Amino acid sequence: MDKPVKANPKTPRTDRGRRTLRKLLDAAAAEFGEKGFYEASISSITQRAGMALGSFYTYFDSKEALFSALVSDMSENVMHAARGAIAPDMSALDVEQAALGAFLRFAAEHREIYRIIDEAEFVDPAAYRRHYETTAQRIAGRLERGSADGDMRPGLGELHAWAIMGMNVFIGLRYVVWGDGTIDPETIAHEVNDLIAHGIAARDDK
Amino acid sequence: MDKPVKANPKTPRTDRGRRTLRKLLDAAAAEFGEKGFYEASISSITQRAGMALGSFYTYFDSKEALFSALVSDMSENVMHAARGAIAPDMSALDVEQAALGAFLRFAAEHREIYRIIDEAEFVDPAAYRRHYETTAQRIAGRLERGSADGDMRPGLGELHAWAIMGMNVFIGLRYVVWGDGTIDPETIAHEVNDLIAHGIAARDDK
Amino acid sequence: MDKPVKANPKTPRTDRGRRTLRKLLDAAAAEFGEKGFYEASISSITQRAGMALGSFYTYFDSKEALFSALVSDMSENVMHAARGAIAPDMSALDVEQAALGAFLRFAAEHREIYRIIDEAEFVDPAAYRRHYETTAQRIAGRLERGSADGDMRPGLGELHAWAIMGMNVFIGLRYVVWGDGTIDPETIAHEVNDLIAHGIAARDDK
Amino acid sequence: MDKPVKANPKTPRTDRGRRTLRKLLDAAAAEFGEKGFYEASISSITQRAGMALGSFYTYFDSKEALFSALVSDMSENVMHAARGAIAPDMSALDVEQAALGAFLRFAAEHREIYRIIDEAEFVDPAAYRRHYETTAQRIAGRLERGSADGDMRPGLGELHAWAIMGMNVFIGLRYVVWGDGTIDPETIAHEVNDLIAHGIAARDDK
DNA sequence: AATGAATGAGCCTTCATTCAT
DNA sequence: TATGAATGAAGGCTCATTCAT
Repeated sequence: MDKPVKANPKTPRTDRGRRTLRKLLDAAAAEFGEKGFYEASISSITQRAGMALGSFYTYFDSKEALFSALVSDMSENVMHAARGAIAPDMSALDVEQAALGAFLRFAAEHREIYRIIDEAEFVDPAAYRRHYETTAQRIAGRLERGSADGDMRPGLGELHAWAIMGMNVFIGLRYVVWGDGTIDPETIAHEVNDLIAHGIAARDDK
Repeated sequence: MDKPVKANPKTPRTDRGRRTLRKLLDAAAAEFGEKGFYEASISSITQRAGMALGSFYTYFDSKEALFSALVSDMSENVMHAARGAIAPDMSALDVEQAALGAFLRFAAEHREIYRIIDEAEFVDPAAYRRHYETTAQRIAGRLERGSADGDMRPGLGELHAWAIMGMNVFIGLRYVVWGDGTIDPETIAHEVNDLIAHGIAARDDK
Repeated sequence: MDKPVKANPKTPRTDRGRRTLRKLLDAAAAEFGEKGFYEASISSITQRAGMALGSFYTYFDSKEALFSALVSDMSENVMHAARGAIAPDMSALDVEQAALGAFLRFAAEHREIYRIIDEAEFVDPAAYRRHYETTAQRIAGRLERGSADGDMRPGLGELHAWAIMGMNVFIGLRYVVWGDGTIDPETIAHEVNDLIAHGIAARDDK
Repeated sequence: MDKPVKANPKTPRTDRGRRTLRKLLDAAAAEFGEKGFYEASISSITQRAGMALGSFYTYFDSKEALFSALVSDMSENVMHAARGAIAPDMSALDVEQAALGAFLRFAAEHREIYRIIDEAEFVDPAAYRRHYETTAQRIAGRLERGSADGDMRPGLGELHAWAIMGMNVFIGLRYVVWGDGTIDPETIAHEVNDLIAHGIAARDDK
């Protein structure tokens, strides 16, 4: 949550303005994370941010606009985190494991992300869809490369990407957001990766 | 959506009352499915149901109560559908495939289910959690049985259950709720099952 | 202000409702008359009417809707008053005098009418225009009949109607709304009628 | 709109300041004319004028102050236009016709005048009243002179002045502001003057 | 003089819930 | 049971005005 926000109709021109905007976004992330979009109030957000109610509208046109900005922000940040965990020399399967690990670590740091992205389904459906479709495309791209490289079996594509994304999301929900924090992301990622790699059928090849 | 609803503080005594209650629940499912909990209004729901606003409180104590009743209803219905698809003589892997197929078919019939369960995260978090934990337990139980029977590899448990549940949910989202309806549930279930069974690693055993 | 109001999107079904609606309209006429549309507040109107704020929206969709209803109401009422003053056996000129007298008396009773109709120019321009165009048409009709009957000179029409309407309106503003009430409507109407009838040129026919 | 504005609490000292003030007034005339006082916003006015919001308060103490300045400005300008059309050797009736013609031409050039003066009734009632009372006094003075000169019949005064003013205003509304511009001011003024001069009664002296 | 940011009172509107019949 | 009306708290948003630079 420390990269600049873009694509906002009301870009602050002064430094002071940019600082205020950041305070607003941080406060909003906390508020939406705790209360959800509908139970959150602009007034409470500006209070958290330590500014007057009206100041909000210097930076956003509406509660929805703020929320959308936040969703884009978070969406980009997770993807960025995942990509940052990938090294060029990893095997395709290791890449998946690293990406999952990075995602879980990100979620542990930013627990609001689940509620915020989930609520986008209702508040900004297009952004919701975009988030998952983009993520799936990234995964699909990696799978196709894995197939091509021979690290993964042939024929992988979108469907497998969605399946893996679903696994990752639910694993994060269960073990990070709802978990007690005792299981560390790497261990989980490792276990899940084994499932992804070999499945659960009995292995008669032993 | 045609089984009786229970666990209601205000159980209608007459037949007419029961019919009214049903109309209310159907109207609510539609309304919540379309608009989400917060954008939905009691007034609109009663209008859909063809009754007066005030009548609502003869059947439910609050908007939340109605929503919770609906979530329980749906939660039970999906699980019931999944269970109904399982035959005693199926192999453990076939059971998973059948369960997924049943789930996808159910979702195709009741597209509201995604939005309603998803929104429970905000409106009735306990029910949300209960829904997924119960579902996961069911799957985990089957996996353990599969391990024991030798159909599946040993050591399967909760983590794998959550992973599989996540896959199923996201596959349903992508190919049923957002899909154009051209891919049929069985085909999808079959493909996904292959992933679950054998994973995506290159198979050198061939 | 004691005839039923029609053409309202939310027609009350009970007697109690109809009484409430009337109280609302009376309160609104007073409030708008005193403060004007923009300085008036729904909250103040409902207070005057002795009801809760929210009750307003049982009867009107918006502040604008209430205002428009009021404008239509008043517009009809003045025209009705004017028409009521006309007897079939009057000469065309006497008709004009009677109509003006009736208008002035109406304005004396309902001083809000000026501010309400005037403000319609900004709040509901279509209603504003409709009011004056309808009124002008009525007058024009009478003038044409007067021309035909030989009581008035030939060639009278819309332009003369607008001129006469303007006179009437401004005379009412000056001597009724701003007046101290010492000059009675009939006297004024008589004097104005003389102007209408014979103009102000020096009369060499004497 | 090109004479200096006076009676302003904050008279600019520099030339640049005077130019800014003029831009502000022109922008305000346009904005108030289009949207009316209450729907207009300082921010929109300063935008039109190409300056920053805060700069407004260098020139006016409040939105009301600006509006009042504008009303005075326009009020003076119309009267000035009317007076400018009068030649010393005209007959009293010709004077009225010339004045009306000038007024109509002015209104055609400055259509905002109607909305601005009309809205003064709500925003600055004193200015509204002053405008019409002053105008009426001017007319009354001319009528009295006309009576004295023998061009007009005796006994003319305030009442006739208001009546004539009302005619002029409504004729301008109908044929200039709402008109399609096809009828030229002079023709209208001529027709109206005939009404003023001889009235509408049947003329048996013919 | 000029500017962009900040302020906060105020108001319309919604709607879950309660009431009276 | 059913219904139409009534309630009032709550919240989003506007915008004139003030501040700091």
